[in-house]
Amino acid sequence: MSTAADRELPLPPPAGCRAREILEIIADKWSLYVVASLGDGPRRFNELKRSIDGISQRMLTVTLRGLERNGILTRTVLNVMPPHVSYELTPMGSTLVAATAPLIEWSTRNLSAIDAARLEYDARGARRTSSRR
Amino acid sequence: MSTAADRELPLPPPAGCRAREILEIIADKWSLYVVASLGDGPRRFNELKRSIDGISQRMLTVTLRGLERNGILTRTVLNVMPPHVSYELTPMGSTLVAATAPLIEWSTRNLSAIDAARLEYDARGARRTSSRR
DNA sequence: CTGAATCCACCGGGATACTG
DNA sequence: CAGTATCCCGGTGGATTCAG
Repeated sequence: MSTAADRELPLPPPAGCRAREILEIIADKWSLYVVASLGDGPRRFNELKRSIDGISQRMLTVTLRGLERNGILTRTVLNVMPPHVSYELTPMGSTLVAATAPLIEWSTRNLSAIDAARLEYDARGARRTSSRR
Repeated sequence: MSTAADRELPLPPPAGCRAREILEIIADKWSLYVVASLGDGPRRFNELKRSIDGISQRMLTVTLRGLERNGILTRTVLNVMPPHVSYELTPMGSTLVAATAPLIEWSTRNLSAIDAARLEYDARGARRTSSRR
């Protein structure tokens, strides 16, 4: 029966639980690029598309809609011919960019270390892990 | 037709944009939880499983392997019966936790604003965007 | 120019069962 | 206790086409 499992944790999803939910705002494949690109200033649809290598029209649209819905950016339609649409970070969007900065910096600073770790891990065939007795 | 010949584009992103690649380390569904949980200290497999609500054995294993491969944590096997396996953050893993802190804080600070933005967006049926002429 | 719509391939990830 | 092995479903996202 209850061996030593009295360590029940009644709050597995801690206060930071919704942090995941928020992470999902930028954890998809393209949001980070879009947000980063808008960090330089307002952009139009095709400007964004050109600035983000490999993104499809569909995914750019989907990504922009999601970010707009979450209040990260605004969409402004210029009623002219041909139509222009300008995307711009909201104040909250700007603070998000700032909040991601440490992570970006961490990544650039640890790129080589991560590559090395991967090489080593793959080299040893994942067979060998440190063991003690 | 002849789709077999078009084997290309492993990763076309620009030079400095490996940030995405790094984000993928924690952008999956569970890594953040695992890393956060280990931030409190070393944990064993089932301890982690219990502390992370809803995670399956499979996904915990997969997530741990990925983080280990990337040098974020170490896996230590205690050769005893029954077997014990301890997971612990590497120094690099600890710095990662620190780098994610601003994002976590941002999320908690903007939760309500995001909810409000979503409600408003959904309320207006996404029909109305600001337009100028 | 800026999208919406459709079709579809891929794989992340859940449930379950088995192993050392 | 700490995994591995299968099966399988749904979401993500690419390519393409149509529309305002």
